[in-house]
Amino acid sequence: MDEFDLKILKILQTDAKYSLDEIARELKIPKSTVAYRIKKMEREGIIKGYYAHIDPASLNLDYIIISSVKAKYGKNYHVELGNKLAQIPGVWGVYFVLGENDFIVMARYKNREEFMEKFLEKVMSIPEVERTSTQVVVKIIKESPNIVIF
Amino acid sequence: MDEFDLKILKILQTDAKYSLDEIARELKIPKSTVAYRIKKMEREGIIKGYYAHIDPASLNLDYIIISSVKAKYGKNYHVELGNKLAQIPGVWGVYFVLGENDFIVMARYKNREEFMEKFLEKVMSIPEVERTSTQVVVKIIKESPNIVIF
DNA sequence: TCTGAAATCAGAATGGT
DNA sequence: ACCATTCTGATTTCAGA
Repeated sequence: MDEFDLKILKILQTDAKYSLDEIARELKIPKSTVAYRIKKMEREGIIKGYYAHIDPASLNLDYIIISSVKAKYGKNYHVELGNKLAQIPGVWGVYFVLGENDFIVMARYKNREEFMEKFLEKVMSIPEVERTSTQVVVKIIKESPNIVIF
Repeated sequence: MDEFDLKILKILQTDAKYSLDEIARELKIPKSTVAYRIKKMEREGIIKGYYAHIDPASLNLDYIIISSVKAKYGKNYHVELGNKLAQIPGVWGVYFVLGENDFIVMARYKNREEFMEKFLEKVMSIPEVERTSTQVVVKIIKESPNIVIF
């Protein structure tokens, strides 16, 4: 992975619709070389895919929450519980962390009712859960997990 | 926004490289109609863009943190502080939340040294910050903020 | 691995309903 | 708004270096 690969990634992470010609022009290398390198990074798993960014607000997903989950200890508790949390509809992020809590869970719902029904009640009924504490997001100031290279 | 729009979004959120022909075949509607609808949703801001998903691990971004930031109160403190946090290199998410804390900050670094230097020292030197508490992510069980429709 | 050229295919534009 | 057709241009393939 060299300077050119990094520049290609930097472009594609912000706009996947950039054409081979445009990238080639900017990097001043032939477009077939750009194509070759992109294919290589796709093969190697450096580029994991391409997706559309859909505005959650357009789908009325205005009830955004970040929840801390403390687990009861036991064998494989964190694998089990992690998977269960990841499968809850509305949940897009599950992180196993060191510190006061065990899991940080990110989720989006239409409203408080949907959150209660689809998230809270489900989480509280999972036997491995000791307790949870949820914070409601008032404003998303930044959310660009696709930006990996600065 | 009807059933077809939703199905199109559902496809594109997981794979933006799906072709018009493929989508048309699956939904059993003409490809020019699919094109028309996608363009419409792009114009309306429902589809905000297309991004490559780059594997952070391939770039050795293994030091992943979730930080809670408590702010000193003052006029516009949360706008100011939010923007400052969002501008720190390595930070990809900043959420203003209700609850014990004021901000939840998501960031990725290569290692502990980089985290200390680029993140912690910067955050601790921001005057609006009262205190911070950081959790280190041991494992990402799920991270797919692009998945909006389940 | 890199590159130019040719071939293929996908997306944009058009115009009629 | 929908859709068939045409046209343009982007991506893939391939062969030589």
